[in-house]
Amino acid sequence: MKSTEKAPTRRSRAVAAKRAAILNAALEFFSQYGIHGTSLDKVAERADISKTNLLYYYPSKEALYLAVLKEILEVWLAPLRALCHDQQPLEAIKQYIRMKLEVSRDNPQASRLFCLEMLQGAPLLKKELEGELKALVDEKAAVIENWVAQGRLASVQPHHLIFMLWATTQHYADFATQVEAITGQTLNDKAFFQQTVENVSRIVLEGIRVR
Amino acid sequence: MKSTEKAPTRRSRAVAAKRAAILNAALEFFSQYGIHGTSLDKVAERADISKTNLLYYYPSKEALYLAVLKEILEVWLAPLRALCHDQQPLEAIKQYIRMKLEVSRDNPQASRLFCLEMLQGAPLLKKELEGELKALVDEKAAVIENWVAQGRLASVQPHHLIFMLWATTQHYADFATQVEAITGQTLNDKAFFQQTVENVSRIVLEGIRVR
DNA sequence: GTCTATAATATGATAGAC
DNA sequence: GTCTATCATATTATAGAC
Repeated sequence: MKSTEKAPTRRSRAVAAKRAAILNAALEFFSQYGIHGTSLDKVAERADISKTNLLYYYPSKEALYLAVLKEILEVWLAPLRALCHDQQPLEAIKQYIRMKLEVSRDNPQASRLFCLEMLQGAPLLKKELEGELKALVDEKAAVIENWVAQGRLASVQPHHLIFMLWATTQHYADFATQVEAITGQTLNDKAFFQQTVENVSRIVLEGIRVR
Repeated sequence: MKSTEKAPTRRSRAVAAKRAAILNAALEFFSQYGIHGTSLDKVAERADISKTNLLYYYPSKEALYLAVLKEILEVWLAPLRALCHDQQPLEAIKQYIRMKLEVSRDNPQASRLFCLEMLQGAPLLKKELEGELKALVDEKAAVIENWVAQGRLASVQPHHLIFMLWATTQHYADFATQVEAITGQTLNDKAFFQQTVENVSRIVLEGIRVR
């Protein structure tokens, strides 16, 4: 009886659910306290299993951390992947801002963990940064550069524009505490979310519109 | 013989130098690995004293961490403090961007530690955020609002503009690893620094210029 | 002020029964 | 797959001599 078949059995479904529960619990703690500030005890407790059992599914703390990182990288990249050369430039960027702010609202932990990893010099993501991410950014930078060359966008260096979009949209997740301390609101307030999309879009779009 | 006098003796100078060395070493580690990822052993070693001796100057790890935080908060806030109502709006903002990028270049660790603390929900800075920082931001937001009301700046909600400035300028410190992975450069490259100032300024200033 | 123990504890990981 | 020990280690902090 091979256990490598693809069809989900009752057991494999249960296993998958457990893995997901662990990853979820882990993200919660890692994204707030980092890998060092998080104990396997707490993660296990949140995932409602024993620590030993957790170590059965993920053989070490670092393995667990890495699994979480891999998972969130895709969430984080999705909005940029959606940026496409056959859109209207300003429309494309506006849509990007909205999508990324949605990530900041719906998945702030992913954003924060990514930020945490970056702050530490991305010891575990460096390869992905220099490989997959760089390739993606180069591709999208070329799209933007083309728009500029065609006179459909003001003259900007694509990288800096991309950084500004990343930074500004992430800020509402990573610095949510500060945003809330100052404005009294969060992206979960519908009006505040809308207001944020509009203000960010307006400044950036006016800033790169051709005139 | 009272030791409370203000005049710096040979001894008090030596003590001050030691405290500074400790704070420096601590910032280095805290800003990269966080409070949990940093051991007093390493800090002491970097400051070139024994761990016991370190604990003589700062009675606990948390006390040390707090001392470091307090110190960097001022560095971080300085550029915003400089923003003044009697400047030309666009000039003022341009100068702010340059100053903050200088902090990101010359003091990236301060920026990173601040970011780290924020990611964790600012457990130790919450009071300052809601008090001192909020007051400062409210004051500067009023300045910006006035410029808008006078028709000297396009219509923006000051808070969102301030967040964008913070986020964009910090990004080059906090995400330096990513910036370098993608562009191959850092703010220490003179040309790249200049390029960054210009690109960020151009987008933002065009974005909020009155027309 | 600085040092040498050393206490006290947290926590990652493994062994081995079931 | 899951559990009960248990090991091994790192690390904060203190006591007390000098």
